[in-house]
Parts: sequence; C-alpha cells; structure tokens
Amino acid sequence: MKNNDRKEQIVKTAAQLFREKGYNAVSMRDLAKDLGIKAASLYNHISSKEAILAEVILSTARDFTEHIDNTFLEEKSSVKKLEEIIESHIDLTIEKANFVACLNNDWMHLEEKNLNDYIKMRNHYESTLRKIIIKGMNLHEIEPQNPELILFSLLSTLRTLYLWYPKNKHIEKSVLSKELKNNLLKGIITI
Amino acid sequence: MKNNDRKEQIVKTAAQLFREKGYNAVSMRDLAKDLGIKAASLYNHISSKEAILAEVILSTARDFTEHIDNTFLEEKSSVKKLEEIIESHIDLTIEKANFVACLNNDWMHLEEKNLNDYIKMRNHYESTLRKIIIKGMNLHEIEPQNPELILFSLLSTLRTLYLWYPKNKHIEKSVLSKELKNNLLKGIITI
DNA sequence: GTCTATAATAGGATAGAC
DNA sequence: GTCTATCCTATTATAGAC
Repeated sequence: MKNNDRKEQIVKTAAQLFREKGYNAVSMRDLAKDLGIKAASLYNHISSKEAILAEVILSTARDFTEHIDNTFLEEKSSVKKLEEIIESHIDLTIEKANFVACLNNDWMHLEEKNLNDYIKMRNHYESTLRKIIIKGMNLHEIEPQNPELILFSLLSTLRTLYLWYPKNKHIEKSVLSKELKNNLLKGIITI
Repeated sequence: MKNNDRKEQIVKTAAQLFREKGYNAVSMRDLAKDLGIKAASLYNHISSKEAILAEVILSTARDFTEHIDNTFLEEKSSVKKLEEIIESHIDLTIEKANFVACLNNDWMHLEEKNLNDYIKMRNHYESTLRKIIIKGMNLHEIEPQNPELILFSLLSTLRTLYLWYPKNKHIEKSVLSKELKNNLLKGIITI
C-alpha cells in the first residue's frame, strides 16, 4: 500500500473512532486493531496521536473556511449568503460526518500550535458570518436583533447537524436543505 | 466537613473539570488537587470516577425530565409550552452550566446501567417534546414541516446554550429569553 | 477523613529484526 | 512497512497507618 493511501486510511479510521468514543478514549492500539495492524506500525505513517487529530480537525476547518470566504466575496444578498452557508454545512456534514463531529467535540485536545491555528480559523469563521448578519441587518434584510444570538442559534444547529443526519438519512438532501433554511431563516428575515 | 457536603463539593468540582477538559482527560489526581486533598481520599466519598460522572449527568437529566413532564401536563397551547421549555433550558443552563455541559459531552462515557438510564431519559424527553410539536401542528399553531427537523433545530440550540451564555453574560435573562423565543419560534409558528 | 505506599493495568512511543 | 519486545509514564483503585 502506498504511503499516502495508508496515511489517509489511518486518518479516516481515526476520525470514525474519535467520533464514536472521543479522542481520549481511543488508544493507538484500538486504532491499529481496526486497521488490522499493530500499534507500532502506525508510527511509520504518522508522528503522533495528536498529529492525527490535527489532520482531522484542521483539514475540516480549512474546508469550512474556504466555503465561507468564497460566499463572503459574492455579490449576493445577505439572506442568499446565509442560505449558501447552510448548504455548505449540509454538504460537509454529509460528505465527512466523522470529521465534522471530531472538529466539534475534540478540538480542545489539540496541542499548542495546532490549537492556536484551529481557534484562529474558528474566530475568522464566526467573524465573517457576523459581518454577513450585520450587513443584512443594516440593509433591513434581517430583523434587528442581537446579532450574537442569531449567530449562535444558526451555528449551534449547523454545527450539530452531524448528530441528527445519520438518524434521518431517508430525507432527500434537497428537502433537508429547503426545510432547514425555512426553519432557521424565517425567524430572522423581515417579511 | 460533613460527608455529604464533601461529596457535593467533589461532584461540583468534577463537573467543572469535566466541562473544561472532557471526562477522560481529567484524572482523579487532577480532581483531588483542585480540592486540596490526595486522590486516595476521594474514595472515602465516592465509589469510582464513573460514579461521579453518573451523579453529574443523571441528576441533571432528572432536572430536565421533571421540567418537561410538568409542562406537558399543563392546559396551555403548544407554543406556550415550547416557550416554557426554552425558558427551562435557559434556567438550567444559568444555574448549573457545568452539569449541562457534561451531560452533553460526556454521556457516552457512562457504563452499562447508568448509560441505559440516561438514554431512557433522553428518549423520553425527545418523545415528549415531539408530542407537543405534533399536537401544535395538528391544531395549526405550528407550520406543517418535518417534525423531526423542528425537534432537532430547537434542541440543538437549547442544548448548546452553555457554550454561548458564558461569553454573553451581560445580556439580561429576560432579554435573552424573549429574543431566543422569537428567534426559535417565529420560524415555525403560523402567522 | 486524610495520608503514604503500592498494586494492577493501560497508554504513547521507540528500537531493531525481518 | 510491519512485526515483537520493551520503556516509561500515567491511570484507577485498594490497604492499612494515623
């Protein structure tokens, strides 16, 4: 097996285990067992357990960052931008649920430098979303409310979609997208 | 110090540490250190680390269960009941944020029997809330949508309020309550 | 009720053979 | 690239002195 395939496989399997049991409850022996190798062999592909976590979380954080940066720059209404953001969360949740779950649950187990990078990206994400909300408010597209509360109620739902989706896989993505937008936006959009 | 005071103090301190670092990242030495005693002394008050977690989580789950059971039995509209449920989440989050955080993050580290009890209570909670939503839908108080999605988008926000509140303590509870109800319900209530 | 000492186990990581 | 063997440390929990 080529080195990079193996590494990818390790990271992917780790994401699944971390999601199920939490980072600290998964041992390198557990991970190796799931891959059908011995724990020592893992270190030919990765430098440490934390490096795996960093790969899982930071790659996913970069995905989210890229999406919102693109959306931010578009020439569209704020409401349309919020809809695109909702869609990007649905897409990423469906595409890599275990990675998104890890990002949500285990970021605090990153060490120094990786933790810093993650927090920077998260702050950037929230601040970009905040700008979109406030601009929408100024242009009377969005109800004048506490923007922090809107930011929170939106993100809290989008960030935990990974908990809900597996139990409701039967729902069409297009239906989910439409209903979730309705659900989250109708409360904050001027009629 | 009386035995029960000490036990309460242990559970409360544990909840704070679990919230900050996650159950598995907190050692009995860490916990003892915060209490100014040695790890071995903890076992005069509690039987195991997991028993502390169970106390934290199950007591909080019982609080939530009691609240929703009371609300369910009242002679009020479904929307009024949802407002009461939102309020109970705000109250419990403010009152015992660390406990609520643990319940959300560390329930999967409960063992056999306690895990079972927790999941039973959670299922009961969700099924009661589901009934309220569906009744409201039948009475045309709530927009006809996928009830599972409404259930999820409500709960996802209410359950993670503990993440948001500490950063926004300056907001008046009455304002938070009013704006959050607006935010969460206006999207699902018939105009 | 708290201490010291220690048992028993599990964890991350490395060395070196193949 | 994977293995066995092993190091070193950390962990939960108990025994028994004070």
